[in-house]
Amino acid sequence: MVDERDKSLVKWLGETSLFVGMEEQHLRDLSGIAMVVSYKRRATIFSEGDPGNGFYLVKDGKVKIFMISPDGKEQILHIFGPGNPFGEVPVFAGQSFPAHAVALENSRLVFLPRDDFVALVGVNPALALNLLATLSQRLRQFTKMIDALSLKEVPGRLAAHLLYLSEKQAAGDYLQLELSKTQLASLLGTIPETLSRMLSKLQREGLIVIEGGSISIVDREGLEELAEIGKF
Amino acid sequence: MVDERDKSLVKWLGETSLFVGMEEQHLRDLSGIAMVVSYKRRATIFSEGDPGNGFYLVKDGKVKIFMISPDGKEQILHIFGPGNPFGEVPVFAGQSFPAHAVALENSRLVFLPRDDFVALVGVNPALALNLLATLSQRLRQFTKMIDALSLKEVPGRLAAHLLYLSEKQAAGDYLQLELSKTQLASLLGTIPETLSRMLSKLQREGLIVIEGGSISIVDREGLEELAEIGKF
DNA sequence: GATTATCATTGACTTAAGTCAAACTGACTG
DNA sequence: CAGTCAGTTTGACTTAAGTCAATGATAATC
Repeated sequence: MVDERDKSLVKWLGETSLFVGMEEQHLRDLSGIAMVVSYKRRATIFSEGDPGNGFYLVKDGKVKIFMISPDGKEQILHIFGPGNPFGEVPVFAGQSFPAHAVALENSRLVFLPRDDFVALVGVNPALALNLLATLSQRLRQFTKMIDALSLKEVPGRLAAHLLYLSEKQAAGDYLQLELSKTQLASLLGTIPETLSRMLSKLQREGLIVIEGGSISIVDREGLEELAEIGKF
Repeated sequence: MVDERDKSLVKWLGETSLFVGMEEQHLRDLSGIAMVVSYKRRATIFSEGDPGNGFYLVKDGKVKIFMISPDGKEQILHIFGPGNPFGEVPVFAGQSFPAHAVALENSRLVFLPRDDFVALVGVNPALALNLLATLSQRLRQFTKMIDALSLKEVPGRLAAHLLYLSEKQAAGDYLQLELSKTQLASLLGTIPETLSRMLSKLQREGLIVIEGGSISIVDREGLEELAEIGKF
C-alpha cells in the first residue's frame, strides 16, 4: 500500500534532474529505499573522512559543501538547493567523503543508501546516463573553479560570479547575492575584508551599484571583460 | 575476420581500468568503434571550446590537460599516461571541452566516438559503473586541487606532491619529479621561479635533498606536517 | 660539435591579498 | 528592550608570491 506521502515523494523524485524521465516503476523503487531526514540550520550532515554510505538530494533548504584548513579558513565548493544531489563521490569511487556538508538553512534531505542505489543503477541505464551527465557537469564546474582560483584575481572571480547570478536570476541588470558576504567570500576563495574592498572597487569603477545584498549591473561589458581577463 | 592488431587492441582495452572485467563481446564492440591516432610531442589534441565528439584513452605516451589565461599563464589539471581516459566530460554533459589537451611526448591514443560509445553504455551497466567510478575519482582529485590552491601555500602543495610521487613510485625515500620543473610549477599553480625557490627552501630546511629531477626525502614527518598545515 | 633554443636558477623589486584591529550595523535572544 | 553576537566595513600593516632581468645549465638540432 502506498500512502499519500510516498506518492508525493515519487512525484518529486521524478521532477529532479537526476531522475527526470525515469519510468514510474523505477521511481517507486527509488522511493522505496529513500529516507527523508531533517537538519537544522548549521547542522553538520557529514564531515570529510566520514564513510559514505549513501548520498543526498536537497528536498528543501540549502546546503554548503566545503573544505577547511587547519587554521580555520574555509573554501566552499558548492551551494546546493532543492533538487540538487550531493555526496555521490563515495557511492561510486568508494572511500570517504572528500569534504564537509552543513545545512545553511533548516533543510529536509532525501537520503539514498549506497548499496540499494548502486543495485538500481546496475539495472537502469537511463539512470546511469543521468548520473554520468551530473558528474560530468560537476567536473566542468570544478574546472572553472580551478581556472578562477589559479588564473584569475579576486575582482575577476567576483565579476564572473555576478554575471553568473545575473544570468541565473534572469532579472535584467538587477541581482541578489543570495549568500552572506562572508559565505560569498568563502565561495570565491577569499576573505570578507577583501570581498568588501573589491565590491567597493567595482562600484567606484562604475561597473556596479551596491545596495546591501542587491547589486545592479551598470556596465555589463566592463564586467564581462574583467571576468574574462581576470584582473583590472 | 579479426586480424592480429584488432585482437591486441581488445586485449589492451580489457586491461584498462575503465573496461576491466568487461565481457569479451563488449570489448570487441568497443574495439569496433575505436580508432588509434598518433600525436607528435607538443601537438594539440583538442582545445577548450572544441565540440567533444568522443573521448580518448592514452595507449602510450603522455598527455597534459590544462587551461590558459589571456596573458599566457598555464594551469595543468592532469597529466595522463598509458591506460588513462580523458576528454569524457562533453560525452556525457554535452557542450564542448572545458580545457586544452596537448601531447607531452609522441603518443598514440585510442579515440572512442561519442554516439557509438553512449549506445554501448546504455546496454552495459558494468561499463556505466566503471565510468561513474572514474568520474567520481576525478572529482575527488579536483576537490584536493581546489583545497590545495585555496587553502595551502606553495611549499605545502609541493610537499604534498612529493609525498604523492613517493607513494606512487614506491621507491622508499627516493623519487623522480617525472616532469620538467616548468611543467611541475604549472601543475602546482605557480611559476618556475617560485618552484625553484621553494625546492631550495625545503632543502635548506633539511626536508629533502635535490639532485636535478631526483629528490631524496630526508625528513618525511616534516614534509607530512608541511603538506597537512599548508605552510611553514 | 657548434649553435640555438629551452629550461633552471638567482637577485631585486612590486603587488595582490591576507592579517590584525577597531568601529559599526543589525538581528536574534533572554 | 537591553544586550550579546554575528556580520560588514575601513584603515594600517605584513607577506607570499609574482614580475622583470640577468646568468647558467641542458638539451636539441642541423
